[in-house]
Amino acid sequence: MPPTPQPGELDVAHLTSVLEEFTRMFIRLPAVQRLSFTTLSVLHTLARQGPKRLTELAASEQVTQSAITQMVAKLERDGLVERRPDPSDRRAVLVDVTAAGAAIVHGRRADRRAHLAELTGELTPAERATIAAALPALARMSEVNRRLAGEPDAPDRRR
Amino acid sequence: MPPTPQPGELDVAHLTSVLEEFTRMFIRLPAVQRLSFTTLSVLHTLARQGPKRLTELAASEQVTQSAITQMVAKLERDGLVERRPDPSDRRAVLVDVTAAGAAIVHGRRADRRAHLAELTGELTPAERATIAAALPALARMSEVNRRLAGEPDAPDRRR
DNA sequence: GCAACTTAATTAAGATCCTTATATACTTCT
DNA sequence: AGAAGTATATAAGGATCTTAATTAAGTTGC
Repeated sequence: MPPTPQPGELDVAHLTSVLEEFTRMFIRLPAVQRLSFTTLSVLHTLARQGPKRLTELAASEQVTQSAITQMVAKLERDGLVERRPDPSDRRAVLVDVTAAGAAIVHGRRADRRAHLAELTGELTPAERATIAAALPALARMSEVNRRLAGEPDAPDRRR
Repeated sequence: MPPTPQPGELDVAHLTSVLEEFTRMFIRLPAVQRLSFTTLSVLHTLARQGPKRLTELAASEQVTQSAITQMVAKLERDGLVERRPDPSDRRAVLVDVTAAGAAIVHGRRADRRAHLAELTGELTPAERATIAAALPALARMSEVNRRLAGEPDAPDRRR
């Protein structure tokens, strides 16, 4: 039984519910390209975190290594990622997005930004200010999450 | 080129980036059951919004009606949803979650809530207060989103 | 230095999930 | 009533994922 929050305290259950809705909103938008959900997620991960090994990608996307191998082969054929040998370990392969792959990620983000701008446009200036005030704390939360998940600290290497 | 926000104004690009990270966080957690991503999403939609027709589900999940028919057949075999004829239209079928299906959705939400509680636990009380203050505005945003998407207004019929 | 073990990626075969195309039953319109 | 439209189901094929087995490179222990 989750504790009932005190007035003025943060209601985590409500926060969960609201963030779930944003999750659905963000997942629905991507029906852009002829790319599967996992494929888009891989491009996104690479654009955010830079080159990765296949095993790292498999872990972060929660699919098998075999699936990543096949997916990366297809993405390479499509010119969206490139593979190069890892100089520190000749068994390994480093995968990175190409300019074309990054363009897809940026386009998707622009769509999401435009959609959120439309939504925030319906708010009052005071409501927007409360979100602006909460943004650093929300960013800190995902920073903590990355640390707990053992992910690299660079949230956004682009630009 | 997105406008550079004034100090004190809401930085929509930053909000987008932070919400994208929460999206990834929420999607990663679900590796719980032997259920596909779309299947979990259907259960979630039904638990939130109540019984729906197959065509409505197809639209909201952005897959073909054929895919929904097949998926619901499987979910029914597994005892996670039930189908009944729509009294107002004998062509149509209404699908709803069973208690077992709802239990899966609630379990996933509990996992997310616990994870968020862990993250907010690392914040200062002042940081948590800024998020609590922003929560009504964030909820309003997803309410506006539902309106724009033509979805029913009941965000949460459970409990 | 080399055998045994571990790790990284690939390949092959099969299962699952999703698509297009078509069929069937019911509803609505005229 | 008949024509057109709507809701679901079925069939066949394609894309994507899984497990299992293979190759190659790195690591460990003697």
